[in-house]
Amino acid sequence: MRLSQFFLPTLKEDPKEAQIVSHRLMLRAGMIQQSSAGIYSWLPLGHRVLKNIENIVREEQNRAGALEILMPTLQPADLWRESGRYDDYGKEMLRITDRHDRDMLYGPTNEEQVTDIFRSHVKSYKNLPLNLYHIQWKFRDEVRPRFGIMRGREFLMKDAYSFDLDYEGSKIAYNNMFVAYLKTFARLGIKAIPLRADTGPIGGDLSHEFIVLADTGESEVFYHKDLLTLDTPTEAAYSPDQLQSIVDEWTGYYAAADDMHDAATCDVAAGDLITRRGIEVGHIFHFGDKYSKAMGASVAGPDGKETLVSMGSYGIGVSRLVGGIIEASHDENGIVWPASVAPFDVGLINLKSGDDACDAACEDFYGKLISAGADVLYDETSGRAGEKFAKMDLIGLPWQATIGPRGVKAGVVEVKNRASGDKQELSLDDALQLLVG
RNA sequence: CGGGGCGUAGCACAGCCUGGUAGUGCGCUCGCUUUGGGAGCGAGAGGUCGCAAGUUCGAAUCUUGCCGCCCCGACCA
Repeated sequence: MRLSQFFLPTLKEDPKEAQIVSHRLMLRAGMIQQSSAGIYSWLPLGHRVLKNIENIVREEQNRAGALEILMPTLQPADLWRESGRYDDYGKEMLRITDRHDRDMLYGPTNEEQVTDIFRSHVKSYKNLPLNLYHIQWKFRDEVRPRFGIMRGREFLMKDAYSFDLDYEGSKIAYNNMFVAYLKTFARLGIKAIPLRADTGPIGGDLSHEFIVLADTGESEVFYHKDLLTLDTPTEAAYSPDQLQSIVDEWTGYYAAADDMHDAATCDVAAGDLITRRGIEVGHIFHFGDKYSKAMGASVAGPDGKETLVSMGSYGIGVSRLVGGIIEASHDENGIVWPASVAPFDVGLINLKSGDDACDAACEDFYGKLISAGADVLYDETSGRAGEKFAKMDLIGLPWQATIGPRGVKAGVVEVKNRASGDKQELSLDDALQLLVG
């Protein structure tokens, strides 16, 4: 992509409404534009990152055996009356009336909707286990939206729902998602740690939230220092026993958010207990038959008897992750994207646009990068070197390749790693090898 | 929902107290000079001063009402 053909409205100064770093950087890098409180448009650069994250989440859900569906944003109120949550959910739920005076709502979550789908079609234990997920926009009318995209009212969430015949089955489903989350966050380039969590209004008896460590996190977290040294599971699939042992390993160390932490009962030695702030980016629940009972979701068991299915739900805040990753990965010059979610792989800078030799060398190198499969943002504009470098640093692409007249003469390109700041001058071939090899 | 703050050009702000032709910096356009880490000079474009009433000869400025946004707290993926 040539910068001159891209839409990248960057800002040199911080918009005053943005107080935290991810919000500031997202606005400055031209990733988003606010529409109203807690509601944003995603501009091309931000949209690329959002979709990259979404795709990684999707791939790991698919690999874990969950099946993707897509449920609507608008739901009929009657479903929520069945579960009893239409009245319970309160003002956070955006209620809408259609032209026929039917009560509708913009979905804050989809337990009712998915349970309705399940009960309409699944009648036998032979169709279990089943895990359905979708990646869809949600709306929760927060009293106080803040922190840009991280605490918006409208947000993109992956939510999966598991259905099993009994508790033992749903425990496996829960562990399966737990492990899938560990893999997902590792691929996103972030260290997310699981915490025992309060089950809140969704209810249930087994719940963990996954939080990204960042100084600006909303809640304080306490954990054993060895938790961060655990290896992320890598196998494509695990047996139920293996899943259980991985979960046991990751939950074997103390880890709790401030609402669950009790200094009096915490038995971790002071030197081993780390206190930091964290951003919740995922939350998994086992809630048994709460919804299957209220909504009559049952199947015939092996013995022919009707059995209420045991359910769990598993959320990942996709749009929140964009902000969360920035909070965890930035420096004084801008964003530092993990390669897996970066909007482009390489930023190519033409230091002297208009110079025939320099233009030719850049065009040639650009073409080679593209044919090698790299996603490149090529700054071929006539801007000044300093501004070009500053802009590239701001948008945080993993690699920057720079070609100027001197480099053309010497037959080299300067390659900079955004994260480490290391620069090296390489021959075109070596640079290609490094960038796309 | 309690408390606080702010709405003036794309962005950051001054002007308001003490009413009198709407400004500065950055960004944008054009020209020239520049060009290896946020350039210089010159010339331009761009604003019903959040909205509405009121006071006044005259309102960005004073009064009242409304709307919007941000921050702290309580609440939450």
